[in-house]
Amino acid sequence: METIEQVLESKNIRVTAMRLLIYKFLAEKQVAATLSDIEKAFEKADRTTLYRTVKTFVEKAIVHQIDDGTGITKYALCEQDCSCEIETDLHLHFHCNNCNETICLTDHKIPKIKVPDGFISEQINLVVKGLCDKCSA
Amino acid sequence: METIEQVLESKNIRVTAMRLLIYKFLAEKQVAATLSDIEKAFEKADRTTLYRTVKTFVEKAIVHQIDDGTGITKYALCEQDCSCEIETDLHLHFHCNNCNETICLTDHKIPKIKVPDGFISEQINLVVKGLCDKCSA
DNA sequence: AAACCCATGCAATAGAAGTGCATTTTTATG
DNA sequence: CATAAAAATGCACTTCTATTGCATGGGTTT
Repeated sequence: METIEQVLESKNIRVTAMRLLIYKFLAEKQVAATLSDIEKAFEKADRTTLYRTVKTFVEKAIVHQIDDGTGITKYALCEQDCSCEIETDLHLHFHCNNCNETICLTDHKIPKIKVPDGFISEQINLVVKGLCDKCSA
Repeated sequence: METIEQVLESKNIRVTAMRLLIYKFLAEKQVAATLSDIEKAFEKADRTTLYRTVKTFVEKAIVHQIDDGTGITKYALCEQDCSCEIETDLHLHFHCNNCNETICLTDHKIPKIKVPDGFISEQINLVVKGLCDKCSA
């Protein structure tokens, strides 16, 4: 089991108190978080710091950025074996129209999509919207 | 061949000069347009009017709203036989990472996506990103 | 200890999206 | 045709997300 410090160091991210806290917050959350979620969780910290911390995490590929169609970017920790920095990685997310939460469906892979001649596919963003297990009951 | 007036009337949208112009603009454009694209094309008109016109078009299902992951909502005319108001309709769009344009791939359908037990799928948003035919050359 | 790098904090801004209200235009009705 | 009602347009303002410039401060290196 890797410690958070080791995860950060392995990606050349300096370990700071703030970064450990934000990492833990994302790790404990089962759903993708918005910046404003993170702000609410760390009211003492400055918004810019949170913004830049998350940005660093995204750039260093320990967090991936999710666009679920709400217009608000969400963030979630990458899986251990996540390859979201690789072009061919396939993201699949579920967005609940009721509770407005977004969940990574990591074990549901996306089928190969055909594109017309001359088009080159680099990434695929797939968001399924509907009711999550908690809201469909 | 249906006139624009007939299209609008068939959806219970009042025909106004502004609406005809915006419809024509979208019809001539081969790629999806942002509100700001439309603003640039109609600088004499007020932003609110453009905003509300597009909103009306979306509500009446003659335009569909595209979320291509740039964070900016784009709009494109529905096809004649477009069923985007129906829950099960499958949208597929291509976003070019180079020219930043978004294209509807209307004849490329989306395969059925499985979701875990308890989840109910209502809509699917699929955006393929990469290089379009013009930029890949 | 000094110099430096980088994280953090503060302030300000840009840009998209949305709302309330007044005014004008269009449609409906007598 | 006149007039009332309804809808469209225009203006001003607000909210929210995202982003940047600059100053400060803590930790690391030499």
